[in-house]
Amino acid sequence: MDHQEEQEIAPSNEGFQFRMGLNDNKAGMEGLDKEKINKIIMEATKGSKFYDNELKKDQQVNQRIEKMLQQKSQLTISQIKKAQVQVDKLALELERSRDLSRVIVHVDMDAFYAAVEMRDNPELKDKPMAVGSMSMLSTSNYLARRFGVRAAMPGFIAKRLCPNLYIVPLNFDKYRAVSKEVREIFSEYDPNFLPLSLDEAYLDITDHLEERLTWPEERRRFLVGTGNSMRLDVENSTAKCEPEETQCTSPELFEDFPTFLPDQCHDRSRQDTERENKERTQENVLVFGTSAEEAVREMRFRIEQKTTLTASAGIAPNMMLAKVCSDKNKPNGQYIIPHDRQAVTDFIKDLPIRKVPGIGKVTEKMLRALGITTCTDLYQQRALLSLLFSDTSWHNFLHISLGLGSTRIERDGERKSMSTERTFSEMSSAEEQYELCQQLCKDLAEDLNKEGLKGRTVTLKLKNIKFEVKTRASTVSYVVSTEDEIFSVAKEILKAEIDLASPEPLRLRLMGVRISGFLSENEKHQKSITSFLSLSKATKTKCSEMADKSDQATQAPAPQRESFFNQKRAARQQGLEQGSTSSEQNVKCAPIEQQKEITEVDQICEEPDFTCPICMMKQSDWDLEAFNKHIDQCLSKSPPSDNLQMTKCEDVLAASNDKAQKSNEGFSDDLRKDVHIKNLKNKMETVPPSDDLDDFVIDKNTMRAIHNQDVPLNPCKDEIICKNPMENHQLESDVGLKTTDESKAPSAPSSSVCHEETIFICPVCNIRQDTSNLAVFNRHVDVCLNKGILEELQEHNPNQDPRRPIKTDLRNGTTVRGNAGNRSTARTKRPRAMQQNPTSKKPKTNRSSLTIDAFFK
DNA sequence: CGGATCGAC
DNA sequence: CTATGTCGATCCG
Repeated sequence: MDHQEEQEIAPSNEGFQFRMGLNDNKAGMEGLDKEKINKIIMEATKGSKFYDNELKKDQQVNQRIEKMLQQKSQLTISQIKKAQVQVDKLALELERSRDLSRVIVHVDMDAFYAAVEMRDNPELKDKPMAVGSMSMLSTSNYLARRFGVRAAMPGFIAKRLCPNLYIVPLNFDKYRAVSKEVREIFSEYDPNFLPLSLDEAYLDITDHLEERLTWPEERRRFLVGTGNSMRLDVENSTAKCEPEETQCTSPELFEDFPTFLPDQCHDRSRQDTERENKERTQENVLVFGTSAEEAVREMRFRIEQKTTLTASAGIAPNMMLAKVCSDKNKPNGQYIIPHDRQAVTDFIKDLPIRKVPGIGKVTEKMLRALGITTCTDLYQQRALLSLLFSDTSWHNFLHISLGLGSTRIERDGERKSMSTERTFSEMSSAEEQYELCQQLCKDLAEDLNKEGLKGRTVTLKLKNIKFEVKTRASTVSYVVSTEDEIFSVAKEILKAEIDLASPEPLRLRLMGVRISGFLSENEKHQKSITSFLSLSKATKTKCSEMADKSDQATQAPAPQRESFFNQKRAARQQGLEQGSTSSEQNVKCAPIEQQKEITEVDQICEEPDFTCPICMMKQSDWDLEAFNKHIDQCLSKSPPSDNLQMTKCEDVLAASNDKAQKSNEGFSDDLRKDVHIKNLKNKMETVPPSDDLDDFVIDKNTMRAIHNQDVPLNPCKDEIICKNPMENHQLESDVGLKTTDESKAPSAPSSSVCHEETIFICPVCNIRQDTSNLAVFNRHVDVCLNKGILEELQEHNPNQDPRRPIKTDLRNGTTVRGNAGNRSTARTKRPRAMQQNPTSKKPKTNRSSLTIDAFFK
């Protein structure tokens, strides 16, 4: 996939693994065979620092594998048997809630950047070419791929493989423009489509298909060959498009791969439907059917007509499968998995795990060490995997092996970090390094500003000339966003690193600055909601309690509820006996909230207080900014005090440096006498690589575009929530509160704030329990669980209606489809979370079944 | 929290 | 000579 994969050093010294893509299927074509390619690459690579580092990384992976195998060897049969029961229990649950009702499409432009460049420069059409630079390629055309020239390969190596290779520099504006055109088409099939990058998107066309059934044929009829394929609506059915041009304006991207024209429209067809379809074409009119395949074919046709570029697509009941499918008939093809359980399992059966998104080079290798290469293997070893991997990992594996994935397309939540980094030729002068650091901070500040973000954690990333990467972070008690603010933190980290290395200089090839720990708008929003709830609830509540609640609910400014950091900070504040008993941190500790919208809780608890927690000085004329600056200075000047340890940058650094010294000796111990000072700009190519088959680049603007999609964020977007008290059950067990005495049963924590009724659905028998008493319910679950794991497994009928509704959406009382199979859907949500924040955004990915699993354990 | 690592594009 | 950049997630300490 990525470069690393291709250059992976095999454990047994067999040299680079190499994926050939389409190289090997065209006998007699120009190109190189696998062995030659590998040989050339090896020659170009061996002995380089990069190669050494790859070897090292590879060995680390091997060690991990060894450790894992040793762990495996110590497992007993009974352990595995037990695990088997538990895993199958979950599998059963997942199977039961499999949702086949959605039609998800993954669309992927073929060799996007290269295709665009070829389109715009016909001279390139029949030549091997790549987009990128001498140091890094983003993508290559299919001709170049025959020579082993792939995305994420340095240009100079590509040149060795293919001396005639044309390398075209990136032209993002162009790609963006084309991307926009394509997205316009996407939006007609799913206005909520999810762009992944400039050339790739997920669509849920379920609704479109339903509507499409009612469409008259005219709406599915298209003219071939107008530069802009137009729908043959009544008014323009007499459209004056020149038949001449219709001669496939498609680029000859793939000589032997036909473009989408009536006469050659056989999709190299692994699927018959591809073939039959085009009898409907008469002259230069195409009519598409109403099926999913036809709709997608139509979409691809329109893309090609509009942009002269081809796309590939996958159609399946969930995102994971759709993505795998889109790769199957690439380029310029499509593949469908019908919404049929059997079809899914057939497809999954021999699927190599590496094809699955989320399974990368390392995971593949680890699993291979266990003899797992296909999804069938993955399923068979599920018990073992549950014992060797983390919960999240093996849950993921289980989903994959069952062919499950997200059935709902969601936009990502808010961004969690932002960064910028730069690669350059060796730099060892501290002065230059500070300068660069400042520049990075400046760039980052600009980006932050564009999105109005401010964060509390600054991370410095350094890569030395041996390719060793080191990151050092520092979290401060206030938010930073300007160049100066970021730099003041970053430079301290850099200083520490330079001091640590001295008298040797740092010999860097890359530096990056990242900021995270954002305090963002949504959060403010959440805050006001929760404070509203709290207030409406109990004005009599003591301030401190409310502050606590508010803190939990907003998850901010300190994301971890009970984190070490928070505790320290709370302690510190108490020690400072500032103002009231409130430990509300938002005001005291992070007065940084520059927005006026201080929450109501805040306001009630205390007024903004600009007393410096370090020197205790107070200035009436301080504004927030001045105040923050002051604290910053204070922190970097004042001697450490017990109370302040955790916020002191130096201390943090000292601690991390200790670690660094032990674990990272190699980083800076290289002794050099001569110091090269080079031009920073030298080789500061910023050429993101791309997938071997797909272009991958996401520039920052795109990322932002994705995050700021025009589509409004629906605060409740995927809350298919089962307010299932099983969660409570789980929580109690965790903290040992479980009680058999009903009277002692803790009332649901949500009772105070959440206005919704709690419905108890047993996770085992799936039957709603007619009680509102948690303890009663818990007893039922226990009984249910004990009486029948095996029994239930036997009863399990895999052919049951997968659409059987099993969850109840409590908020509106409607029944929703079971969705446990949806990896990113919170199938069970802690009531606490609900109560905290009814509109809270669900974490981007699935913690989904964590509780269930813990439950079963 | 901090740091390293993985995976994706 | 010459091997990316950005982001999210997770794991471990």
